[in-house]
Amino acid sequence: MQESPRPTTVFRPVRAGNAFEETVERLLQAVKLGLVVDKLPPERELAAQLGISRVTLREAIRALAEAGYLQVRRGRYGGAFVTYTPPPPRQEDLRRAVADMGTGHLADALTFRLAVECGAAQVLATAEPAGGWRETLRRRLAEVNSASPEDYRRLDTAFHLSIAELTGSESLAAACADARLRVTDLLNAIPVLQRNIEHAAVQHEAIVAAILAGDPEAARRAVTEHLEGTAALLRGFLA
Amino acid sequence: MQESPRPTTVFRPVRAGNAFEETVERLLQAVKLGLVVDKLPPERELAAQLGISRVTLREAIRALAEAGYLQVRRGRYGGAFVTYTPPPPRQEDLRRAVADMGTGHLADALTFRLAVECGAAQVLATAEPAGGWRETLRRRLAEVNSASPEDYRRLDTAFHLSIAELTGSESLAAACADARLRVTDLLNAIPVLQRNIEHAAVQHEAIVAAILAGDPEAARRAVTEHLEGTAALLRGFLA
DNA sequence: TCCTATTGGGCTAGTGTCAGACCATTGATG
DNA sequence: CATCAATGGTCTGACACTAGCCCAATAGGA
Repeated sequence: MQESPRPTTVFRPVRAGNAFEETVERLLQAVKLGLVVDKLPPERELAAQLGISRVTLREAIRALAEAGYLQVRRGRYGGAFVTYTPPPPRQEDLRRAVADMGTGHLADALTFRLAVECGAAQVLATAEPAGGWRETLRRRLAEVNSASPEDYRRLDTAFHLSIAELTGSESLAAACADARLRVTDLLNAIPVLQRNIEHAAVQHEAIVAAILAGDPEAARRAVTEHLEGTAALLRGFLA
Repeated sequence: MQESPRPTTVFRPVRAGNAFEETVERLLQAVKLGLVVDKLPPERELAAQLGISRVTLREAIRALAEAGYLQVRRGRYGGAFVTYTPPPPRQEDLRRAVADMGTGHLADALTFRLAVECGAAQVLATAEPAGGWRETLRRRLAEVNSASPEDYRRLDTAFHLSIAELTGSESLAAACADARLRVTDLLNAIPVLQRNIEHAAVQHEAIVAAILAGDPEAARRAVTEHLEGTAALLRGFLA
């Protein structure tokens, strides 16, 4: 914090792991969040976008293929095809996921998510209506609301991320994607109940309404309520 | 965003640069934000905290020493001593800093900062009063208010970062530190006027009052107002 | 049926990074 | 004045990562 007790924030680790590990993490993010549904971009192109060498990317892809997330096919119209489907929710998975991340990190993840998603909603609520983002937001909302059960998580994720992306701030979008990923395994482990979906739908409507109305206060409140609900649900399944 | 237009957020670069560059950036953060005032921790210890090898750390330190930010002394009680003092504000620097980062990144930085700092304030406003964070917050506020002109920026930074750190979320603290760093050069380039200090003091009081009152709405509003003021000040000097 | 564009598969040489050991310097202390 | 503990300075061998190149497979079209 200050001089004597060493500043922990600025002296935190520079890199989260080696390039291979970070790449695996990122691809897993894309796959698990449902941001890539058919196949990954060609290796050369993807490696360039990720700022890593093709060798490292290929190692990561191979790891994910062995883990069953991808299936690689050669030749023209080939590529790394997504074979992942979210596993059926089991309490067992939830406990294991929580144990894996540690309670401290769980609290960190939930807090971080609350902060950045509220921030994003607030920012978007005060944004100029230019660029057609209002239509995009409405469309995403409609998509979640009409989602089939197996697509629900994916479209819910897309909806939440859209709010951050539509602010136009890449950093903010990245932060939200990060925050979401950290709780994905947990969310996937709890069942998608019709009652919860309906409840969430109401809250999603409230969020969009507040943003479109240009009311940052209401947007903040709506997002907080929604995320607190999710967090409570999680805690409930853990208790 | 979805399938056809490639998802840009998840496929952003895995690493911001090589270990050397990232380390320089981090140390510069510590120095410029005034989080380290006397000297850096011993190389071995710091390298371990940053998760890099001593060789890489030493290269970064040497670069900063050559750039005039540090002075390295050998022997017992030696170390890398901070020799940096914020440069006197010049409009020239401001324009150059803005040109260096590009207008898109400037907007991104300001948006990101607004989002994460509002989020942090909101979170802290709803936190349990345990752990004595309320006293720390009050102390930081008092320190800014009684700061000498040359210490003002440093203590202002410390105050803002405290809000995030006191939430207990490391990720959130890191995000705020990051956001702050991205605008530091800009802030350092504009003069510290007595009128602005007084204005900021009132807003700081409002922020702390709202947080201590447990009112997330008011906290959000106060932080927004404060940061928008800063942003407007920046734009004013750029016009 | 063959060609060709597109894509994954694999190799090599060069550079970045690491862990650990050992050396050099310095200021306090007995 | 000698010693010693803490600190920066340097070296080495190993591994990670990169850029660039060429090969192999595949599906569509001439």
